[in-house]
Amino acid sequence: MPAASATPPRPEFSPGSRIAVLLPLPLAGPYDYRVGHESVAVGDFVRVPLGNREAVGVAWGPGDGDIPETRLRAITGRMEAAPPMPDALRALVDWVAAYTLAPPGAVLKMAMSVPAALEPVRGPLLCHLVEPQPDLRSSTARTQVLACAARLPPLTVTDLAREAGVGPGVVRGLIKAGALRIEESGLPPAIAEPDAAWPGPRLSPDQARAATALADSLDRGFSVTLLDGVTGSGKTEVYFEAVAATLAAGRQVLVLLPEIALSTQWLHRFASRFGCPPSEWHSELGDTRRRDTWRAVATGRAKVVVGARSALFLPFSDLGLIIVDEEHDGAFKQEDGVSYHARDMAVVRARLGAIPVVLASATPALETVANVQAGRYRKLVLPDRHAGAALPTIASVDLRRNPPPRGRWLGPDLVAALTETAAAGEQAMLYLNRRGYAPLTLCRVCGFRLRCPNCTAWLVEHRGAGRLICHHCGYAVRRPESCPECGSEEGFTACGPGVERVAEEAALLFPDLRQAVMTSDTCGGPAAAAALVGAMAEGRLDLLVGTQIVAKGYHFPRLTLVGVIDADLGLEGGDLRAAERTFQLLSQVAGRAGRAERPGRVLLQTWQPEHPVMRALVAGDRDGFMEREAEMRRAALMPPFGRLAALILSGPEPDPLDDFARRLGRAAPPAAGIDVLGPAPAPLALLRGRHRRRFLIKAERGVPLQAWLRDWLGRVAPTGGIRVQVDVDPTGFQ
DNA sequence: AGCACGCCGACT
DNA sequence: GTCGGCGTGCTC
Repeated sequence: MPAASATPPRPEFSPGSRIAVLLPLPLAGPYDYRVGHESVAVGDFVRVPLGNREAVGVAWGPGDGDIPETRLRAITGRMEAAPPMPDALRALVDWVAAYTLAPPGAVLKMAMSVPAALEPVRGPLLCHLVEPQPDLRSSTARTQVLACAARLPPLTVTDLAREAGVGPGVVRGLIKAGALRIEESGLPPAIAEPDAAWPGPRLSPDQARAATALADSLDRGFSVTLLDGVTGSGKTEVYFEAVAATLAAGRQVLVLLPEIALSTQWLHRFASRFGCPPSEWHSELGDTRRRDTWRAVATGRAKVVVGARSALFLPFSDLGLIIVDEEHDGAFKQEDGVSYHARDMAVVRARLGAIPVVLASATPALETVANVQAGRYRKLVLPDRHAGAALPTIASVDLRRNPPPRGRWLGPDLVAALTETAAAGEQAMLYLNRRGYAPLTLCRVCGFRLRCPNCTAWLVEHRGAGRLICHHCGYAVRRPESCPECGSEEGFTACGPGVERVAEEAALLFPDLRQAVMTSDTCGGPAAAAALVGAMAEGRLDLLVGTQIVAKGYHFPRLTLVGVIDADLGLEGGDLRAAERTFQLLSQVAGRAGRAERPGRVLLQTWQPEHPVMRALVAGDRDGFMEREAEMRRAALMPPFGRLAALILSGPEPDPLDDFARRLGRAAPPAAGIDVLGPAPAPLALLRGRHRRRFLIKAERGVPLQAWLRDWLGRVAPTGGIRVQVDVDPTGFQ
């Protein structure tokens, strides 16, 4: 491990000295403690007294001395079993805290998400055979168990009983009688090691060229490479070569995916390239897997981790490469708690660790494109689809000229295309980025709209679940019998389509097609998603109707038609990135079509075929579109050519909140290059029962935005349950 | 994040 | 007269 031995020794603090300890709590900064009887080094996980309880934190550096010596309390002890937090991770915690204005302890909490992993390894309790007991009462069951224990490696009580074909009571009896000894294994569970030399697929000349170019950057410290390849060009295989090279050098790899829980196809590709699956990291992991994986990452036994954005805060002992796949994806932005963009923080992590990072996408974010143009990032291009497949043809369907019948959503052109595809025995996909049956329900008599009591939002009908649901807070009710406003019992009308409604229409028009709906509602867990994806990939389905999760990198060889029900959907609202995001999402969906021999086609139903997004998609002019987007942002000094921060104020009552917002607005220190817009009602003026107001802060590049924000927010303290949330580089409309 | 302190309604 | 609701504030 050359990299590990090259790192400077961590500063040590001897007994009695003052040391700063960062606690995983939202405090303003580290707390000072006195080192106890045992020396402590920076990075050590330590137990400290806090109030009347004990907390675990990380030794962060020398104490700052703000608190008098008399108030200092002594560190209780070190967490002996846990390797110290690596320097690069500590630096990342500080960096993210400074950048996002989050309390450092709140960021540390993300890096200490598995407290149990710091405790000594408690391996499974295994039964060991003791030398024969002369006075042991024997029985057939006991003989069976002892024979198994002699023949097999030490097993748990349950396993040994099962192997011997007896009840666990027999095994326990033998333990009590002293014929078996129970002992903690003390060994962490084994982890399969990906094999860099495992025979991989043959790369196309383009892929091989990109892989070679990528390999050049691997040994040279920090670098950022954009791997820019059209959908289906085989970017994954290219960066797998970089993964292989990093593994061969004995270092760890982190792959960030936007939604790991749904990425079974990716895991299969990895396993067929490296002989075994990687370690996974995401929110649906169980406690045990979580703890084992965290430890395996910290001790360097886990070589490749594929994870969601939170994997960025794992304690890699020797990270050598980071890949951010689908780097444009909005799922990398965390909005709640510490708000950070995992793609950007991955670049920071790479710089702090002096390692390369690869950003892969068919539709790179404007930020990334701008960084390439500024010469900060390198770009490698895969211009063509893999294995001779052609890109799909994309056409827009003008809904003004050729609308669907009233109350229907599939226009005549799309119906005709579906008919042809079905006749050819090929698969089709219908895409609508809206869950449920209908986004709005109103009273037939008075037009009253059913809305969420806790949020500024309509209740969305989910006919399958028999409920009306708020997509923001989860509030759910049965469809009411009578109108809450006029009391009429005439019933309600569903307005507009959701995927369920589109699926209903498709089933009516094409009763013979085997169809399924894929949304986060229908595939709650990874298993359900994998089942649907498998059914589609193997041709057991003819038609898949879905929301944006169907757009995520899947490979369905028999899919030749993609129909977009409402291509304009994402363009509503005054969002800065609406056009860019719509272009990316629709490109991604379109990219599902025609990935094998048969050519694919895409129909975009739109009310505004002349919109730049539709034109660019139809013309296949991504770069032109991005250039025009960049022009507009540059002219408005918007990101990435200017900087933005959002301040969300929330509180239980609107009036005190407005009052506080005005006071805060007046307290904004004037500064050159900084504009404060607001306060205004936030896009969701009521969310989960809390009222929300928003400031937007627009700053020129090079202005010390964080320092200014810190100064401003330090001038007025919120009261009465009001909270202030800072979002530097906001991406959505929140 | 916990946990204590502190000030106003229904109980033995 | 107390037990207890959770609002505010502190923890080196």
